[in-house]
Amino acid sequence: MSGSVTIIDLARELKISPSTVSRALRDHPAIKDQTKVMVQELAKKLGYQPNALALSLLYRKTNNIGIIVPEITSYFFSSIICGIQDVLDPEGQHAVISQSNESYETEKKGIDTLLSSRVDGFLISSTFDTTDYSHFEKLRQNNIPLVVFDRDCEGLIADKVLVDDYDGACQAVEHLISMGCKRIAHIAGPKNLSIAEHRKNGYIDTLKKHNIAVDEDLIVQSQFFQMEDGIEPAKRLLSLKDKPDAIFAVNDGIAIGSLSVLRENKIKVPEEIAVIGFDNDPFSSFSYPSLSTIDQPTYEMGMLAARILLKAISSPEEEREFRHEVLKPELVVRDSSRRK
Amino acid sequence: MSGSVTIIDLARELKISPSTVSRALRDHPAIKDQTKVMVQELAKKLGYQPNALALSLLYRKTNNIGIIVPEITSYFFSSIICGIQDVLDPEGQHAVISQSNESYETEKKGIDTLLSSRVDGFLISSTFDTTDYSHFEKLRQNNIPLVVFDRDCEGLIADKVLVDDYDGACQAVEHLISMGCKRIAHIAGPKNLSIAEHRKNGYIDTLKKHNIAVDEDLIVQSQFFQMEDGIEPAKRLLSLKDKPDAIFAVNDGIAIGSLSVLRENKIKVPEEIAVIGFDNDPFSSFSYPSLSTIDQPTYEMGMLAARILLKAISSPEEEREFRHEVLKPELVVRDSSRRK
DNA sequence: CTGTTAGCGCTTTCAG
DNA sequence: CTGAAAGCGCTAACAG
Repeated sequence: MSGSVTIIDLARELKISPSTVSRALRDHPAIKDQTKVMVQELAKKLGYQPNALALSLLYRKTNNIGIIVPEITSYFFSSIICGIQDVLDPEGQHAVISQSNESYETEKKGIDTLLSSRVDGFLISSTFDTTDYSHFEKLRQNNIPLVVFDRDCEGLIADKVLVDDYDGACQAVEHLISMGCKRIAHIAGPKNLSIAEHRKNGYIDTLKKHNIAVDEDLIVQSQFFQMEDGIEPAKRLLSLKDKPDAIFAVNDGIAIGSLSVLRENKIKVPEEIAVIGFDNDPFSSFSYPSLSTIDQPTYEMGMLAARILLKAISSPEEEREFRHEVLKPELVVRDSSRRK
Repeated sequence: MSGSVTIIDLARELKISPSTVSRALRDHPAIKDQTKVMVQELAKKLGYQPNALALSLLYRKTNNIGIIVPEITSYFFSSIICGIQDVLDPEGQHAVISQSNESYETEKKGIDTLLSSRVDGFLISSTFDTTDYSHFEKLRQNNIPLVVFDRDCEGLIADKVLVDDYDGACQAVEHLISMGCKRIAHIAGPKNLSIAEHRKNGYIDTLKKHNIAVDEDLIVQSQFFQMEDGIEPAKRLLSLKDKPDAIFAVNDGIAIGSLSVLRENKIKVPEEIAVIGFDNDPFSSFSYPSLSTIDQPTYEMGMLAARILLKAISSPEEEREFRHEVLKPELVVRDSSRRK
C-alpha cells in the first residue's frame, strides 16, 4: 500500500488533470488518442494499480462476496468453494472466506466483520448449533442478498441451494436392501443439523416402506464428521448381541472410521457387514474395501449458489422471488456394499 | 451495502456534528459522557457498522492479508490456512484467499487483484511452474511484505517458512533401510518443485550413505499429488523385472494410490513391499494398511508464517532482516512399513 | 477534448 | 467539550 502510484501522480507527471487521466485509463471515447497512449504508457511504466478501495467506496459496491462455512479442511466444503470461485472469478467478483468452526458465535462475528468490509452478498452454510437466524434476517433487512447452501435453515426466508439428503439416504438404504441386507444400522450425524435429520428420516422411511422394523439400537450417533468420529459408533454397533449386517453412515468420514473398526475385528466387508457412506469424498474410492457412497454435486452446488447470488445482487431489490433449488445426489456402488 | 447507517446519519438524528459522533464512538476522552451514551445507544439501535472501506482508504491499511495457495482442497494447504487464520483473527486481520490452481498466470493475476484491493501483505506458496519471480520482486519494490511458505522460491529475497524436506526424506529412507529394505523405490513429485527435488535428494543421499546403489529405474515421477496420480507410477514400478521391496512416495496421496495398486496385485504390504508417504494427511491413518509417513507441521507453519508477516507489516521498512525458518518434519511409523 | 468540483464515509488537525 | 474543513483515491456531472 505504501508506495502506490495514484492517478494524481500520473496527472502531475503529465501536467494534465486527474479526470483526464481517469478517463484515458478507462478508454473514454472523448479523449484524444494521443493522450490515452501517453497516459497508459506512463501508467504501465510506473506500475499503476487502481485502488479498489476508493472505487468500492465511491460506487458502494466492493465486488466481494462473503462466504461462511463451518470449515475448509474437508473436501466437501473446499470443493464447494472451488465451484463458487469458478463462477465469481470470471465476473470480477472475489470470494472472502470465513470459517465458523461450527461455532454460532464465530459465525455471527464473521457476518459482522464481512458486513463491515461491505461485501455485496453472502453465501452461507451454517453451523451445527445455529438455531437462531436473526443474524441472517438482519442481512435481508439491510438488503444484502444471502444464499444459503447445503445446510438448510428451516424457516429462514432466503435463496437456498440444497441437496436432497432424504432422497440420497433412501437410495443408500434401497441399495443395501437390494443387496439382501436385513439389519441395517445407521450412524447418524449431530442432532439439530437439517442434513443429518433428513438422512436419518430417509433411512427410517425406507425401512418402513420395506416393512423392516426400525430398531432403535441400530441407530447410533456420531459427534462430528471426521474419520475418528466413526470409531466409537461402530464399536457400539459391534457390541450389540444382534449385530447389523449393514451400516449406512451419515458421511464418508464416519464410514471410513467404521471400516477401520470392522477390519480390526476381522469382520468381512461386505460379506458380513456392508457399508455405505455419503459425500463421495476422493478417499472413498481408495479405502479398503473401496467405499460405496452417495455422490453429492458439491462443485455444482457452489456454482449454482454463486450464480443465484450474483443475479440477486444485480436485480432490483423488489419483486425478487426467492429460489429454492434442490440438487439430486447419486448412488455410487463400490466394493463395500457389493455382494460378490 | 445499500442501506447502511453512517456516522452522518447518526449526527443528523442527534443534531450534532459527525466528528463528535466519531469521537463518541471511539470513546475519545474529550467527549461528555452523556453525549457518548446518547451516541452509542443510537448507534446500537440503528445497527451502525463502521465502514471498513472508508477506514482503509484513510489509513492506507486494510488489515487484509492476501494468501495465495496452489489449491485449497488438499488437507495440506487448508490446514496451513487454518494456522494462518488462527493468528490473524485475534489481531483483527483478515485472510483473503486466492487459489492459483498450479498456474503461473493465475498466480500472477491473483497478486494483481490482491494488490488492487490493497492487502497489507502476502503469504504465498507458489505453483509448479513458477520459475520467474518478478511478480514477487514487485511486491518488495512496493514495500509490501511477503512471506513465502512451504514451497521455496530459490534466489528470491523474502521471509520464508519452509519444512526440511530433505531431512524428512532422509528419515523416511533411513527408516526403510532399518526395516531391512534393500531395493527402495521413489515416486518423485513434479519437476521444478523445490520440495520434490529436496525429497528426492534426501532419498538419493541416504541410499549413498548406506552404500546402496542408486538405480534410476527405481525412480519414477508422478504428475501431481492426488491419489489417482499414484496409480501409474506404482504400476511402472511393478512392471520392473527386479521389483522394489519398498516405495518412498513424495506424498501421502501418491502413497495411497500406490497402495491400491499393490492391493490389486495381491502384493503384501509391508512384507513384500513396504510403503511410506509424506504429509501425515488424516486419511493416512485410516488407509489399509495404515500408512507410515513423515508428519509435516502444517498448522504451525501457517501460524509462524502469519506471525512473521504481521511483524514485518508493523516494522519500520528499513533494517529488517529476512527470516528463514526451517521446520523439522517427523517420522510416523504405521503398518505399511512395519515388519511384524 | 479537457479541467473543476463535489462527494463516497471516515478521522483528524485546527479553531473555537 | 464540540464543530468546520480537509483529505484518503477515484469518478461523474457540469462547465468550458
